[in-house]
Amino acid sequence: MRLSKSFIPTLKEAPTEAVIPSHILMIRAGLARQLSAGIYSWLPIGYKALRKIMDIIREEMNAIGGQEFHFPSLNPKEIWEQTGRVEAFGDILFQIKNRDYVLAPTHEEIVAYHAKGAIVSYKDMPQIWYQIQTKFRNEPRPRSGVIRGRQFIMKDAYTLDKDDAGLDVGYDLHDKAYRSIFDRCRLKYFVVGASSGAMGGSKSEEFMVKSDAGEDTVAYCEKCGYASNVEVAQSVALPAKRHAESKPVYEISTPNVKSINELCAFLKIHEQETAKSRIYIHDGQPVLVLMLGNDEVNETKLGSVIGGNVRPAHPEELKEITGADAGSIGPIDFKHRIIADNLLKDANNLYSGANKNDFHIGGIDLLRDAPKIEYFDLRTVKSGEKCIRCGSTLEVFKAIELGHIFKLGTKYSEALGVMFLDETGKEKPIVMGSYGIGVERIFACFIEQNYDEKGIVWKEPLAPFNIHLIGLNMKNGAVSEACEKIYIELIADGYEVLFDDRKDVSAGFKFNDADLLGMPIQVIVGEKNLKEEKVEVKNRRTGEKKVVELNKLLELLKKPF
RNA sequence: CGGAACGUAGCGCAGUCCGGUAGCGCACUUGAAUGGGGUUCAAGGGGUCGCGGGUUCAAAUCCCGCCGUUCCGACCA
Repeated sequence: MRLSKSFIPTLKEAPTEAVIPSHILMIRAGLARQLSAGIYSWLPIGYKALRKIMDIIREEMNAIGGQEFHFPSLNPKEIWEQTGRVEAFGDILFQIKNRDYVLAPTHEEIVAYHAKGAIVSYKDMPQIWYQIQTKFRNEPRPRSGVIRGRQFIMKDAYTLDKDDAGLDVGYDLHDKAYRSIFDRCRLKYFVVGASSGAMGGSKSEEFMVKSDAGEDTVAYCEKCGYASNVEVAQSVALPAKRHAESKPVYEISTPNVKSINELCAFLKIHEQETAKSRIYIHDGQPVLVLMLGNDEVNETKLGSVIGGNVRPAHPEELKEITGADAGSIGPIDFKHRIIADNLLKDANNLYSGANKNDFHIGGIDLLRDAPKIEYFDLRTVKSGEKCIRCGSTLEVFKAIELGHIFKLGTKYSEALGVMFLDETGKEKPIVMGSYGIGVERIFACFIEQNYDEKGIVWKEPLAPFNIHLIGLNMKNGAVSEACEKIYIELIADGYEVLFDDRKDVSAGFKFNDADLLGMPIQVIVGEKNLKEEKVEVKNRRTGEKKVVELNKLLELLKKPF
């Protein structure tokens, strides 16, 4: 492709709205432009790379027997009401104003709709149906460029099986296909066990990429590969002690001491000797959650332990329930349910709030002073703690969810009455699985992992072009002639070539554009080298340059350096 | 939805406090020079100052309302 005739609007400065590197570079390199919050237009070069990602996905999905569909984005609202998901999605679901349609945020309902009456026998299964298509979600806060948009491209796949054993097979096929897809896209990723959340179903795994722009937090063990969403992650941490002798309970004046850090500094004690209290409202009743030192309550764990509706108490409620404000609350004389983290089990000689502002209590023995206390794993794993699997050190970081695979089960087939007859002639609901990949997230994550101060650094096979051919001074007849010849030869040799044939652009400008766009190899044709029948070849990633004779160019390009 | 900031040319910004002819850099157009890392000189084009209302002789600037964008949080399959 000739740059002089292409729409590749590169920018020296990026709009201030772009904050993360992938977003800034996508815009600076002329790959995409924002239309509105969370809505992006893909420009030719960006779309070219995006298509390469989609091609890889197609190949891997076809390889496991997937059949490509194209379902409508515009869906009758009625079908969504039948599965209760108009309510479940709430404001996230886009609704059409002048007809009872919704814009599909995913396609379980539509797959089930088409399966109904068409997949009628166990002999019709298994089926793997997939599509690569635009999805719509009315995100309250789009952010990080294409990482969280209101409109985005998703590969979604669905398995239809006669039983759980069949679902297991389909799930494993997708697990393998996903690994191949992300491997081929040259991403550094990892797989975490996750909770299936509002999708329903039994088992789910997320494919994640480490990134500060991520919206999930993950605990990861480099050594053994243990990876888990912090919502459910566990670790080995030092428990509070039980000393041989319990001191009596005593009150301490602690003016203006609120946080655990302040308490430790004031009393010259260690965090391990303190217990932090948080008040939650559980189905209308107060619950005191006691944590060791500065440990954070993991609200997902709390929710699954006690069930029902749980929310943190409001500041006004704290005073009413405990008689004190946050920072002075403790388990002694607390009138309601108390649950504590396992690390505090049976500890003594602890310091905690006195339920009286500006006072704390020392000498707390949980066995003696809070006999009804219940213990659970309630803490949020922190970086540096030990892996529960291998004892090595855990790292906690932000991550972007690239893909998610679910064993759905029969939730949708039952809601929509999608039944088949099994070997014995018995009617059963079809067993479904659902498998998603954020196509644009692959794109953004790749850039997050492959850039430098000059710009993007593409790797095959995602690079929009294999070679960026630069004619330095195209007004020079020898240079332009040589370039034209090389351009034709490279194309004939099967390369995709972006040819900077602009006549009116200085050398430095072309170099910077080439580095910004980031094709893996640059072939640079300038007067000096050309006088000796030579051109320069530059590796974008390493910056390494080689000057070769014209007739050795194709040979050199065959072995990457 | 809670907190904060911003909105002036395609992009980055100044001007707003203290009302009085709308500016700068990059990009763009024309011409010339240059031609291996955003080169130089000259001459140009481009703006309902987010929208609506109000105050005023006069509003980018002051007041009110709305919209949009971004960040932090909440939310999130």
